Amino acid sequence: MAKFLTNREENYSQWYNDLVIKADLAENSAVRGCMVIKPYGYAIWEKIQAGLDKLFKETGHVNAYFPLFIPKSFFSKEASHVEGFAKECAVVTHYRLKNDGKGGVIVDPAAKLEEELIVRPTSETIIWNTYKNWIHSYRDLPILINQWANVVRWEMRTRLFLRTAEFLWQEGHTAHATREEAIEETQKMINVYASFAENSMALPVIKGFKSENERFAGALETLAIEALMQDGKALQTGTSHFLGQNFAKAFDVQFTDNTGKLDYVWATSWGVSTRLMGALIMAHSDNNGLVLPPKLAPIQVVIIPIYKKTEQLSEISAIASKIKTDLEAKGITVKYDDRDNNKPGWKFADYELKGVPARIAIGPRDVENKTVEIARRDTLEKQVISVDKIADYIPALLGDIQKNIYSKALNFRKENTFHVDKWDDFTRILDETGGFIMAHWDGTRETEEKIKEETKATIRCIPFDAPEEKGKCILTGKPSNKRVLFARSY
RNA sequence: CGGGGUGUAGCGCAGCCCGGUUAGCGCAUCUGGUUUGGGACCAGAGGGUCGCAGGUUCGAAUCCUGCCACCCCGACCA
Repeated sequence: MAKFLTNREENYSQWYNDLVIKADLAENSAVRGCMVIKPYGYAIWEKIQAGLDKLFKETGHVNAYFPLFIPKSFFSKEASHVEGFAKECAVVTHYRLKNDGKGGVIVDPAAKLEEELIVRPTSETIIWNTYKNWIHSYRDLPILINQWANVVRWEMRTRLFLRTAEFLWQEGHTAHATREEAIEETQKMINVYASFAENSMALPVIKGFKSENERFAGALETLAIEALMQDGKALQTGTSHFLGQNFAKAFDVQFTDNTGKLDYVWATSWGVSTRLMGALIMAHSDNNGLVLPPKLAPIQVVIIPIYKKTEQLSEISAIASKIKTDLEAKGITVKYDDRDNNKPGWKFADYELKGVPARIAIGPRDVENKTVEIARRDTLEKQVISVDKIADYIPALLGDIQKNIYSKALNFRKENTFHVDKWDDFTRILDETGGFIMAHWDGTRETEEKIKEETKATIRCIPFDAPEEKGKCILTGKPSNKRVLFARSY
């Protein structure tokens, strides 16, 4: 396990500062709890966006954009929604500053807003307020819209990537004529997230239902994917909510069905955020820095020349640019780093820190032998192969790295998933190793809260694929018919 | 909001306890040269409201008071 994780008392924030920031991903901003995402980090986000967007389109969704500001009154329309978000809202009260006569500025008291505006913490309210005007008949349904946006949640405590005050995300908001169709959409989208996590991020996830305690404010059912990080903590990496008719009723969105009957519209919403980048970092990194799955790496292959004289460099460059062209023809992103200001060793270390999956080094020895040295980031293994085999070798290597990173993470999860029947084991495992704990639960809110109080562990989800099994609740001993997933989480 | 910590060059830090030359070190930057198969070396150069405000003192980065910001832990939470 990575050095930065071996001491469980240490947390990831320190590592972010020491390592990730050097890898040019992000830094804290002057604004409380916000982050500056640097170009290299943003390039990873763009890959995530592109991958998800493709899946959304394939499942029939379109993109749109709604306002950043939400009138305060919208929030009071759905009772549990306001209760969930009221504590963490940024509020706009004025629209103008003025000179204070001392060289500074003050908020102009004359420019007070009639009704305060809330900076969106999520967009259900403003979107359903809009949908009201778009939906009259069953012919207007379904509406399958996604929005890429930033949202603000004024959390008491923030953590880089995992819980920032402002974060980037996508939120899908769909409207349907029937309950069944909405439920199907909710399930479809959690599957989209799971397949993206597993196929693109190389991150194994567990799909399941949230318990009542952990449910989204305003939802009838919340589905989630949960991943295990290398320090033994769980991270919720995506959610999909079945909202029933709650928002349609709150915003009075009714439609005429094909029998002429008036009914409220059924809704879903679903989202993932820049937290995915936190998941990527924490699931795969090692002591040398990031380990990016090839499918999300902004640079998939870096070519580094090793040379003494300029004549050597021009020879090497000729070979390198041929390799670059050949690989790019196969859709691979290649960077040839012939900068003269750093030595090869420095570059090796730097691209490892950045998580570039494969590195090709070409030196005089290689020129002579018509070979190159290839190093893979996931295992740090190096091997020398003949130049003319590269165009076939690299695509296969990238595929192999993608698979290997996934199976490494999956093995880690298997080794750190425990089936537990005794309370003593439950608390001991949480304290000693962390990880996922599959245990029986009596299904009550009270029991979950009590367990949280005593151990800080919560029910991450009730897995879809949990087999029927007679058992007794880990805390109360009351009967239970399946195990649920417990963990301490971010 | 409670507890702890930190603020000194672009970055990372020492100096503060015990006030006293011109505030130092590493990395980075710039110049010249030698180097280049795992984070090079030599010589030189530039770069500072010591977080802010006030106080004590002949003299404050150092002591005192107030304020601000950031980080960590907790409460809270997608």
